[in-house]
Parts: sequence; structure tokens; C-alpha cells
Amino acid sequence: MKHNVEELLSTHGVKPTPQRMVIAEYLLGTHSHPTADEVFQAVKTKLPVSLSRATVYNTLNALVAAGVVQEVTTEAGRVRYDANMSDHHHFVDIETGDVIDIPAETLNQIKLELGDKYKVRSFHVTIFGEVVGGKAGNTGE
Amino acid sequence: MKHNVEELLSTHGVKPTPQRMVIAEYLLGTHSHPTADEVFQAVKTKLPVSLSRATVYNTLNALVAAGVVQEVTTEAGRVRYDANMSDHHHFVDIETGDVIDIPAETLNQIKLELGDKYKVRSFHVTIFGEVVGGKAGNTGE
DNA sequence: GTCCACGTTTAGACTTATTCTAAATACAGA
DNA sequence: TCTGTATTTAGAATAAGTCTAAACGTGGAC
Ligand SMILES: [Mn+2]
Ligand SMILES: [Mn+2]
Ligand SMILES: [Zn+2]
Ligand SMILES: [Zn+2]
Repeated sequence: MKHNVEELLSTHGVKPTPQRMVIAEYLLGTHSHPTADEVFQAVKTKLPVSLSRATVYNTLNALVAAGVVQEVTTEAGRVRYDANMSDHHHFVDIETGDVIDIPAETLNQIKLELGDKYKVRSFHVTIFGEVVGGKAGNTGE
Repeated sequence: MKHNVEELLSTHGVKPTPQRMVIAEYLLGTHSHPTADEVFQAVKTKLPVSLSRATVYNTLNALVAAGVVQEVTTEAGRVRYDANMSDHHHFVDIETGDVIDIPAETLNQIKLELGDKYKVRSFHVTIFGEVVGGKAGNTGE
């Protein structure tokens, strides 16, 4: 499992250092859309050396720039990170705060509905609601 | 014009002080989706007394709580304020950074497309693109 | 194998947006 | 007029994120 993370970073032009590997590994293994601080807390014990917040931010920015993960914003002012790079939107459970992936195909009509006045380059839908019947499978993997 | 702002605040349970009036007046008169600091800069000269940033933030939060304006987030970490309380989404011009209102009817299919797995309470679409043929009228008023 | 240049990491300082605090003001009603 | 309460103010505090300068680690040149 560590091996394909190493390869993933390499093929994206990010040198796979221990700090970067453990951060990428964590992001690849969760669907929770963690904040930078949540990444820091989750990962700092997994290294023999002390981990700097600057390294976490540097790594997250490097992974975003390399296209390995993406930033997601739901509430104002909180950046979250997401290793799901498929084309998808987000559903925020207003009871739990959970952020759930919604595949883009599910919302395909949006571009068509906008008509010809606007040339859509990209868009993102954030939906707030409740999951019918408890925890939803995290689609859009 | 000052009179209906006063009334608007009163009917929403916000006591119309000079500071609050001038802030609300500014928000009602623009389509630019300003940040808190842009509000502060625009408004500070319009009062005989010095204006505190705390008052701007207090007022903006009070106006949001009272339902007079809403918060809008486009880029991560920047909260913008919008006196357009009609049901609408936002189009971000990726050339100019302008934030343009899109009426909700234009994107009506979204709820239907989501199916029965998710109960949608609200959603917001942020679209990045280019306006075809220069400046678009600010719809959704 | 040694050395070095360069990329990476670290601790902590810094910046910026926002909230908090405590004191000063304003003012509606008794 | 008096007084309690709401509001405003300046500045301190907080929190997310960036920057800095020093220390570290390592892959090649030799
Ligand atoms: Mn970023
Ligand atoms: Mn707020
Ligand atoms: Zn996602
Ligand atoms: Zn708007």
C-alpha cells in the first residue's frame, strides 16, 4: 500500500518523502474531507520525527498543485482536502456535518440549463440536507 | 431612500442606528458581493464618527441573522455579503473575478436529479466561467 | 567514500480575517 | 433628570495560513 502511494507521488512529479507519503496515504484512505489541522493531528504520530505544520501546508499545497488531491470549501473559511479526483460535487449532511461525494453524472443538466449567456468552465454544487435512511455510501470514488 | 432602509431594519428586528443604516444602505445599493473589509472601506467616510471594524462585523452578523443579507462564499476563506435575498446561485467570472447572480429557476432540475437517496434542504451552485459578450445584467434581483 | 548543492523540513515569527473584551457612549423609558 | 440596557469603540486575542532562516538529508560529482 505504501508502494503505490510512492508511485502516485512520483508519477505526479512530487518527490515521495516520508512526510509527504504519510500525508498522501492518509488522504487516500479517508472519505472525510479533512481540514489541514485534521490532517496534521492524524499524521503527526506516524513519523519518527516531529512534524511541522508548515510541512503539512506545504505538502497539501504541493499535492493540490500536482493534481493528487483537491481543495473543497463548504463552510466559509474552512478548506478541506479530498483525494477523490473524480468529477463530483458535495452533499453536506446538516445533522452531522459529514461531507459526502455526489458523482457529477448525477447533476448533469446544470450546464444545459444555463443557456448560451454564460460559458461554463466549471461549477460546483454544494447541497445541504439529510441522508434518507442513515449513512450513505460514499459514491464517486 | 434612507427611510425604507430604516423601515427594513425595524421590520427585521434590528434597531436602525446610523452605523447599521449606512452599512445596510451600502449593501442594498450594490451588486458587487463585497467582503467585510470592502464594506468597511466603503462606509467609514460616510459617518461623522470613526467607525470600528468590530461594528462592521457585528452589523454584518446581525443583518445575516435577521435575514436582511446573506453570506456568500466563492473562493476559500473569503466571506462576501449579498443583499439579494431572492433564491439564487452565483456565477464567478474567471477573467474579472466578478460574482454575478443567477436566479434559482435557471437551475431548477438539481433537486429532481438527485433522486430519493438524499433529502435536499438547500443547495448552492457556484459556477466559474466567462460571460458571453461582455458584462452580464445582474439577474435575480 | 567524501563532499556539496539543493531540495526539504523545522520552529517560530508574521499576516490577515474575525472575534472578544472592557471601557465609553447613546438613549429610551421611568 | 436619572438610569439601565444596547451599542460602539479601540485594541487585544484567536486561528488559519504563509513566510523566513537555519538545520537537515541526500543523490550525484568527484
Ligand atoms: Mn490553498
Ligand atoms: Mn459569519
Ligand atoms: Zn469529495
Ligand atoms: Zn448574489
